[in-house]
Amino acid sequence: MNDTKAEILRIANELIRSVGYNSFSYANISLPLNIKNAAIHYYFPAKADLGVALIRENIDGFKEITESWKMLSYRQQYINYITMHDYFVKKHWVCIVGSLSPSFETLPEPMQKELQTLINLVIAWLTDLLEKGLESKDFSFKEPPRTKACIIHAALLSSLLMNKVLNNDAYKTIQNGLLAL
Amino acid sequence: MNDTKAEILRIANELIRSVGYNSFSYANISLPLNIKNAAIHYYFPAKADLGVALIRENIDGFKEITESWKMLSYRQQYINYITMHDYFVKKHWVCIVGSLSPSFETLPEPMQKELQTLINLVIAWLTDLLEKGLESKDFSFKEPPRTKACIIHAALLSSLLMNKVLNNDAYKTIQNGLLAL
DNA sequence: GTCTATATTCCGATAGAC
DNA sequence: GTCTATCGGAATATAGAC
Repeated sequence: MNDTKAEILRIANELIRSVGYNSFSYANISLPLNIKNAAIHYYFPAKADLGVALIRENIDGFKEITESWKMLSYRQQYINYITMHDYFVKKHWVCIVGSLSPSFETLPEPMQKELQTLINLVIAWLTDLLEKGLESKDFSFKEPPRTKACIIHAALLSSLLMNKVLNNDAYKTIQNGLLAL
Repeated sequence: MNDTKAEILRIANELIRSVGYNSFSYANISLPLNIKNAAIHYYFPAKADLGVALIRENIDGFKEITESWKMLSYRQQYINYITMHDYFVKKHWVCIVGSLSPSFETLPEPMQKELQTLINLVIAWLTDLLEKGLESKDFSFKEPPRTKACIIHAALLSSLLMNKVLNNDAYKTIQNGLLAL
C-alpha cells in the first residue's frame, strides 16, 4: 500500500472517530494532505469503498492484536481488552462501532455487512475469553458468559461516548468498574 | 402547541432515532406532513432549534416519568427504567443520547449543552436510586452507586445500538443481565 | 400559517488532460 | 498518480407573496 492511500485511511479513521461517517467529506481528507478531493476517488472510487476499507482495517487489527495476546493469562487478555482504547480517550474519539451504529440505516449495504462482522467478531472473542476464564476460576461472575460479554462490550462502547460528551471521569469510572470482574 | 408543530416534533423524533441528526433533512419531515420544507422554518428557524427542542422534550419527559414513579418501590422504579425503551426495540430506534453522542463535535453548541444536561440528569437520577436501594437492601452490588449507574446506563444505551445493527437478542440479553441486580 | 421561488453552499462523483 | 473542470443533486436557509 502506497503512502497516499495509507494517509487517506489514517485521516479517515480519525474523522470517523471524531465526527462520524456521514459528517466528513473528501475535502476534509484532501486538504491536510495537500491534494485535491478528486484525487481520493482514484484510491477509493466511492465513499462507501473507503468506509468498507476502514471497517476491514479494524477487523484485521482486532484479529491481529488478540492473536498476539494468546500467550497471556486470561486476566491479562481481559485487562488488555478493557484498556485497548485508552489512547482514544484524550482525543475524545469513539470506537468505530459506536460511531457507525446510530446511523446504521444510512450506511451503504457493504458497510452494514462489515460492521455486523466486526461486532460479532468482538462479542465471540470476548465470550470465549470469559467462558475459559470462568472455568479456570480466573474470573467470577454469575451471568452466562455471552450475556456478560454483551454487557461489558456495551458498557465499554458507551463509556467512550460519555467521555466525548461529558469530558469527565466517566470512561475511567466505567473502566474501573469493568476491571473489577 | 398547535398540531403542525407537534407533528414536526413527532416525526423529527423518529428520524433522529432511526437515522440520526445529521442524516435527516427538513424534506424528510415536510413530505409525510404534505407541507413544503420551507414551512418548517416558520416553527423552527434553524435545524439547531429543532434539535434543541427535541432534546428538551426528552429532558422534560424523563423528569415527568421518573416523578410519576416516586411512589413505587426502588426495584420497580429500576425495572421501569431498564424497560422504558422496550417500545423502541421493534422499530430499531436508539435513544437520543446514543444517536447524538458520536457526532457531538458536529452539533451546534446549544444542542451540545442540552445533551450534557440530559445525560447528567439521567446519571444523577439513577445514582440516587441505586444509592437508596443499596441502603434499603433492595439492591445488592459491590461497586460505588455512581460507578454502577454509569455502567448500567452505558450498557443499556449500547444495547439499543446492538439491537439496531445486529437485529438479534442482544437487547433482551443485556436487559436481563441488568435486571439481575 | 403556508406558500413559491430562489440563494448559497457543499457534497460525491465523473471526464479527460497531463 | 494527480490534476482541472464540472456535473447533478441535495441541504439549509431567506425573501416575499398570499
